[in-house]
Amino acid sequence: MARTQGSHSDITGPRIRKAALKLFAQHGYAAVSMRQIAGEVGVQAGALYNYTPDKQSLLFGLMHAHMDELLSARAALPPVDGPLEELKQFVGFHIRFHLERPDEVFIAYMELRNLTPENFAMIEALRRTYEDDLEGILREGVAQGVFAVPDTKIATLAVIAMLNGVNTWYRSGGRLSLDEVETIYWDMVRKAVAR
Amino acid sequence: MARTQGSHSDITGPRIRKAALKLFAQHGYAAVSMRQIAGEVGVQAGALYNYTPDKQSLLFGLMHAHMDELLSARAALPPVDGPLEELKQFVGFHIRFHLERPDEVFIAYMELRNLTPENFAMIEALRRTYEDDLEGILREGVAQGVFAVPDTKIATLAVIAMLNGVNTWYRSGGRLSLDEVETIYWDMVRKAVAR
DNA sequence: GTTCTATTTGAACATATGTTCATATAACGT
DNA sequence: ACGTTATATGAACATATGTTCAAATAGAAC
Repeated sequence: MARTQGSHSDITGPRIRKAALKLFAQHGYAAVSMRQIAGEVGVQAGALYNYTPDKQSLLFGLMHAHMDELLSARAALPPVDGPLEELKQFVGFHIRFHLERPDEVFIAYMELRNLTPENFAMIEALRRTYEDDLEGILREGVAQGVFAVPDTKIATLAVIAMLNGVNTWYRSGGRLSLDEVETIYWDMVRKAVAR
Repeated sequence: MARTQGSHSDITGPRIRKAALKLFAQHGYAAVSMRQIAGEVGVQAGALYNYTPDKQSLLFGLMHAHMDELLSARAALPPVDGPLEELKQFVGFHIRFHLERPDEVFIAYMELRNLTPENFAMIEALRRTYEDDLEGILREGVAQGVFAVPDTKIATLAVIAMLNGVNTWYRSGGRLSLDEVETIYWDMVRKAVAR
């Protein structure tokens, strides 16, 4: 056998990325073999190399796509008025965006060390852009006197770390609705940076 | 050659655990081979099996020892008066304990998925004990009316996530001293749970 | 100094790894 | 219908993996 019936790069390509995403998130990049990914797709390992030059690029592609989506989704938010409203919007956006993509988020935070140095630098720069965005809000709020944080850089990282924590426990259909989670976290974030 | 000069289990054992800890933290459990660990110690791979039945037990042993230390160090803290003081003590303890053991902490949070189900359950139970400790403080504070959080369980996880974030950026000798870090985080935590 | 035990070597085993490539078949354009 | 291109197979390659074990030497006990 060779080319199979119904085979098409528009179909196989996404399926490979999807399978890789799922398996990387589940077992970790290093613990997943190309043959496992191929098996999940229902294809031989060799076929993967029509879609990625190597395993590393497969990982990098997933992480890069995720960060791109994050930044463009954030950029597409409607403008709101004042640091307090901006922070509230950020909290809601962050929680929802990340809860919708648990596997991508997991990989983006856990597999950084498995990137080559060049690839790591690119992903890190994108993440930094996102963080700077939040820090800008906090700084503006401090300047206007509506926030009081001893150090905006640290507060930025603290808020993001706190929000990322949601992904470790939230399960849709659980005790709390998304709206409730958003409210609870907004309450804590708001108070943490309040004057 | 066979047994080497100066070889002693009291020396080799700790060196193996230390090497495994460092390498697991650096590259991840799955990405590190027994030969790499042996190489770091200056020994052949076969020698490792005098100290661990297998690779999995090596990982589990490191995580288990870490959690044990965490819980006993926490239990050894002097008693303080009232939820506010208890929370402050917890924040300071958590930050310092974790900053002193970056590799152990990293592994304990990143390699959970590489544990067998039984081992995972044991580590998870220990972590749960620690979390429950903090939740007890928050609940007591809410009962006494000194804290106001919508949900003590979530607040617990949020606080711990926030505090864990310190390990991702703090470098000793950097811009901030340990005391300053402690003060900054205590300020944010205190306000986040305040009424 | 001899016996006993602790510790390490080094080779071996079976299997798994990422990647390449000649070959074959399906889909597409004319 | 036919030639071209796209997509897959399946075998092969060199190397790496976790683990075992007989043999060898060092340290400890007497």
